[in-house]
Amino acid sequence: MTVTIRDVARASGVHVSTVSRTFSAPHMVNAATRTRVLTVAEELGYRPNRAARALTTGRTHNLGLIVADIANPFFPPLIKAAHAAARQRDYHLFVADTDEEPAAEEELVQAFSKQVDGVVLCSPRSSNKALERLAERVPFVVINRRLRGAATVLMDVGHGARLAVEHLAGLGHRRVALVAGPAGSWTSAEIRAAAEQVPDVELTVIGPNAPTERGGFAAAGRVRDAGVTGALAYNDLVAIGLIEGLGDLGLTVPADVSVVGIDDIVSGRLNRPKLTTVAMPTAAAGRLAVDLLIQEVSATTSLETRLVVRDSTAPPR
Amino acid sequence: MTVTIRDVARASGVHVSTVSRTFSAPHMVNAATRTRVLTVAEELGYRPNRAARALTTGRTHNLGLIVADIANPFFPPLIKAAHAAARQRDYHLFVADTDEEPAAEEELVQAFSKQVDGVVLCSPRSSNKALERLAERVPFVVINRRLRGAATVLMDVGHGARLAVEHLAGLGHRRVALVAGPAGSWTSAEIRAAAEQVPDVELTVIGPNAPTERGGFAAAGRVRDAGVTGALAYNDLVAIGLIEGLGDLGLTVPADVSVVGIDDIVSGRLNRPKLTTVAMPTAAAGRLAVDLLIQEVSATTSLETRLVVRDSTAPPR
DNA sequence: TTCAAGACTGCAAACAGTTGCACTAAACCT
DNA sequence: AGGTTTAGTGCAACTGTTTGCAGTCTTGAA
Repeated sequence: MTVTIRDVARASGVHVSTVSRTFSAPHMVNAATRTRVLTVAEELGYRPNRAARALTTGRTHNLGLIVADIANPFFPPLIKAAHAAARQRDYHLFVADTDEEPAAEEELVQAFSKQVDGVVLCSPRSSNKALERLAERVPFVVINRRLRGAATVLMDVGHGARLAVEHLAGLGHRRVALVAGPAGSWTSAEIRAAAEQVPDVELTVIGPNAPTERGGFAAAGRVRDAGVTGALAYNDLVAIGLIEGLGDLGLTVPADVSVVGIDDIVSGRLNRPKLTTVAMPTAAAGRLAVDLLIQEVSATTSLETRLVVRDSTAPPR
Repeated sequence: MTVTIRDVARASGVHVSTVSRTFSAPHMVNAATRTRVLTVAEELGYRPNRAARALTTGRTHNLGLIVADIANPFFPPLIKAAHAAARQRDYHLFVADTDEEPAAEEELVQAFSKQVDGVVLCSPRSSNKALERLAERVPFVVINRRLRGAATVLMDVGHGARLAVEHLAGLGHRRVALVAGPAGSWTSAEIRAAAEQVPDVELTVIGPNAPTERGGFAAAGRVRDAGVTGALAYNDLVAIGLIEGLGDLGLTVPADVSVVGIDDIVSGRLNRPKLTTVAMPTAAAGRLAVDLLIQEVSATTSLETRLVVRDSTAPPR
């Protein structure tokens, strides 16, 4: 039914090992033999069985990609870029979603472990200790988390957050709210640490919040009560929700309060007012992560972020 | 190094076949033996090797999911739902992106074929003939394409489109533009066929267009020139781009022209004006597709769509 | 002419599981 | 008590490929 290496061998009058070699080590086989085998294989419609190959070589040519929430618009560009990079080197990509559940990260890595050559873990929520334990099971690259012993791709969100707060300060804002992300998020901690270092700005931290529109919407009341004129949100979704929530409370953006987001997702650009935000190099991160994984290099990389000023920020009145 | 079934067998004093059975057919082994094997396996950290299992059984417990563009906001909810459904039955999901290239569909299916138990193909762009050829290689379910010989999940976008045009007609619009999608899209054809059947409305088809914001933006001029008061776009992205393009031409929505989208993506809800649109059951489709695949049932299903009226439509003036 | 070195190719043992068949011992039936 | 079923386990062949080793045949050099 399914045509194997043996069928090809028989049909082309050579031993299976020769057929095997024409596919996995072509230079070891005579040119004439090789083309004969190749044409026979083509005729028969032979495709190497990756599972069988994986069994002997131990390499599956598969990669795993684990994200918190596929439907969060931050991730799809990253997934897309990772997929493209993997495809280019003839790797396939498992994609998995933890639904923001820390425990699911461990479970998924376990489940993947025998089936992939490595996994990239995006914005993990598990503890460093848990991650280090996992790193023993399977090669690993982490995006947006600093972790010793594993390759790391960081987006320099701290720098972006600082730019954002400086931007607000430059406009004349002195009291700024930081609408934080979920607990356990390295990114959220990083943002906070950077934001706190901006001089002449009094920062009020509000959170943790769900990293969603809803989370931002729910935080609107506390932002108003904090008596601030500007806000930096954990991400664009939160910022958009916040703007809507503030609107419901009778405050308009940017007239009454300036809001800046982080991520630069499409919806932010489409939002009214258009969102001032920190652009994150998600595609670059995805691409880089799989490259690191495939080449088995263990490095720590930090990617640049930048501030995109649009219409949701203005001087306080 | 990696612990195998044989290690477990040795350590628990039984034959490998017994170990194998405690995992794949627990009822065939004595309760006492089973728990002993299980605890030993646990201690040793044994995990069944799926590749090896796949080799003998022919079932990989993997599924493939192929979409046109991961970054198109229409797909992530579908991917997420498909992933959840797969996970629930202990399947893993390969996700792949064709970048809107019909040829990539065939290539990816080929590449997946030995490694998955089936693939779900979303909104394919290939010809029916090409798809039927592929269906011989690997079990298949197609979303948003009618195809004999393969399980099919359709979203009844025709019905939705008709509702949309009827909604416009009900508001008093007599001349409506249909801003079509890409060539080869079943959905686009379906929308057109349904829209044309609404009485008392003169339809002008504009397209094909890229299924993106940019595509809608570029079509704005032709929509204006068509002298219509309403427009139905291939999807929300196109609708949003169209609204922006019309704005640049000095036309406001919905005052000068009413626009309705299709898909009900998040960005549409966040857009100003909030988009009137046809809600598509993407999550349900994703879930259903993998269920059909796993249960190997070959059925044709049609999922309901509905119209969501928001702020981008109004009576003509 | 002889020998060594290459270039190809075949052989067979892995890889980590599954599964039909055979066997033993206990339980059941009459 | 004798025969039959049944539960549980072992044996060994098999899945599709890779790969170290060994063998054959050329080729080139001395």
